[in-house]
Amino acid sequence: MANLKQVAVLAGVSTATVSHVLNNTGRVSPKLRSRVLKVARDLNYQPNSLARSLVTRRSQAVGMVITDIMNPFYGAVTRGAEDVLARERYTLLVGNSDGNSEKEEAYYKTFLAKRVDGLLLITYPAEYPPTYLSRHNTEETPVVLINRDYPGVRADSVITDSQQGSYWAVAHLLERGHHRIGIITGPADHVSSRQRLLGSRQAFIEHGVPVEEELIREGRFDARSGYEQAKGLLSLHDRPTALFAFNAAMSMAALRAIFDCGLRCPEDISLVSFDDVDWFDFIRPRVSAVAQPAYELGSTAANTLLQRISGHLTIPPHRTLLKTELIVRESTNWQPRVNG
Amino acid sequence: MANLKQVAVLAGVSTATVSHVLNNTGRVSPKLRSRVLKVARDLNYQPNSLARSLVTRRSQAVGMVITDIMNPFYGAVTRGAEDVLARERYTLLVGNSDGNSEKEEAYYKTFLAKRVDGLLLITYPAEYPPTYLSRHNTEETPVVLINRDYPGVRADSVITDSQQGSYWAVAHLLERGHHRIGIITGPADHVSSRQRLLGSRQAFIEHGVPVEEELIREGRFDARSGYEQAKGLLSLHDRPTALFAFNAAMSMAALRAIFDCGLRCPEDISLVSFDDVDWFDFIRPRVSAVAQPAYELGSTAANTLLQRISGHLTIPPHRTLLKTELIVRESTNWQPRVNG
DNA sequence: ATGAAAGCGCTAACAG
DNA sequence: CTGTTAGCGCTTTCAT
Repeated sequence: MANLKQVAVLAGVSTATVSHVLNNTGRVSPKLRSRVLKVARDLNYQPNSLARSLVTRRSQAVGMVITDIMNPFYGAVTRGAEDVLARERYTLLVGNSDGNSEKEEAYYKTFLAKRVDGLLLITYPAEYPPTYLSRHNTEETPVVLINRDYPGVRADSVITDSQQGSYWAVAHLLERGHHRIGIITGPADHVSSRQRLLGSRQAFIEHGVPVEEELIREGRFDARSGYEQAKGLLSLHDRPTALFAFNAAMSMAALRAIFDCGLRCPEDISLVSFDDVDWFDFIRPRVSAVAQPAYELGSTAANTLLQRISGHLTIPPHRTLLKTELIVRESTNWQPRVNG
Repeated sequence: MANLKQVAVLAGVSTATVSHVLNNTGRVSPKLRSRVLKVARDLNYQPNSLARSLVTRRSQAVGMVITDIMNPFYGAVTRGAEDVLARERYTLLVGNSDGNSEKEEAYYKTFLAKRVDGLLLITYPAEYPPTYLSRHNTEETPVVLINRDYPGVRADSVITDSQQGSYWAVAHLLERGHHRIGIITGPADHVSSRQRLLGSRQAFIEHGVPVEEELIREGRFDARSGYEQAKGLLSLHDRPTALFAFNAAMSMAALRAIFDCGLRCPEDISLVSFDDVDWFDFIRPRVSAVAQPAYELGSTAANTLLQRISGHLTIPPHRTLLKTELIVRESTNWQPRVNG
């Protein structure tokens, strides 16, 4: 691949001149300018950004690690980030950690080694921050956390208000007359899962309805666990009249479990999902869901990062909380008054 | 951020020595070795891969551009590629073109500028190759095309046998007694869409059933167009008894259209989808689908690329065809014999 | 307006 | 076994 020097000799100028015309910096006579440009085109010259970054100490790239590339939710977050970054001529490099802390750290290291200008991180959702993060120097390369927030880590964060979303979901059910509500949570050490449970409990409390612990089941955010826990709940002697599952995959599985038990939705059992997906609007019944502002999560995070990179943001790290939206469709109905 | 030279002076050795211990190359005495390692750790030294790649001329990274990061299908392809690449210590950088040829070319350029060792491309699905590709020097940085293949472009390709998949889907319907089969295709200039139509036609021909052109409708691979075309088909005076849509989103929409017309599936209308998604197994009815080997598409492509990169593969570019699988679930049933 | 030259952080001969 | 040295391709003072 041709390099700048070759362009320079062929154009009969110095490398400095070539560099200037290529970067539109410095004043170069139109004559030389066009000559250089022509040679560059003829040689199909492509600048080597490694060399450039080495000297400028900026890569015009930001690294992002997501936990599941097969999940449209993270896809939307990525799109949000990508769109704002592209506008500022930054390249977004995405790494998929697959919810595995080693892969996550590997990407973190790779990105740092490539000297990205900033990092967008969706870390392994444990209670404590990953060790590499605690060690990380935010001043040097800024980090913004998405849907995560760790006290002690000096990074900005933008997170969706899971607690409020769950509150609304449960409140919605409660207000429609349900009080035996089965809840399928995520893993207990998962921060968002805990937030969602908190919000749910709060709704019960504020509505003066006792929460029945036996109706709270821990899932693993996958279809299988969702199915099993839903089955367990539905086979209870005094079964719940509504189900609230903490993500889309488990909600989908719960719906299947409802059908498989010979029950109808929403006539016999209501269902609401935390997390909305396109096709919830296309199935029967259309399922009610708490929608996270996925795209905004990404775009807001990217904007914050850009500001940190440019140094325009000098205030201490802060957290941006984004609101969820409860979309009531067909899977939740009024709890019919029981006879006697 | 600390650099190699600083490690060298602090450890009281030359940069060459540090380089050797860090890369486990060359023979360094255990004594110096541990001294260097200690200093590196103390300084939290992170090698600068830009500098390294500049001299070694290899980046240990491959760039991949996908057309839709919100689509789980591409997610699976990416996972496949990532897994084999990671095994060989390559980093996969993914760029999302959003089905936009300009973004696609921008990523192509960025990846080249970053001197990736190879490229995995899912290009804009037009009939002709993008111009940057025709100009590209495959010897210099190898390319493997995924689900694309352009005569004239010297690149390996791995594609799913769409034609065979569609053939089976239609044959399945035909064998269950359907002969009025509505087909919702993708855009006519989309290569895979054309392949799928070809396979469908072939099935009709081989089964001696005339294909009725009015039952072939062009969709745009999105839910909206799928819904509209399905509605159109279902409101036909002599309506089809089965529908075959060329991707998951349109199939989902078609199912909704069936319901909205007051029809039942599969009792009144059968449905098969090209492309399978997780939740097809969770809805009512579970929908029959042609599954593409998404993960294998990615892993095979990555393997081929790796061989090209290492120079082990010296034969001319070749195409690998991957088989699809027809998964018969509940949405397709036997066409009841009509009275009279 | 243009060029010479230093150097970004690292690797790889080549010496010793 | 260890160090010296010459770049990799580019930007950027500083002269001219």
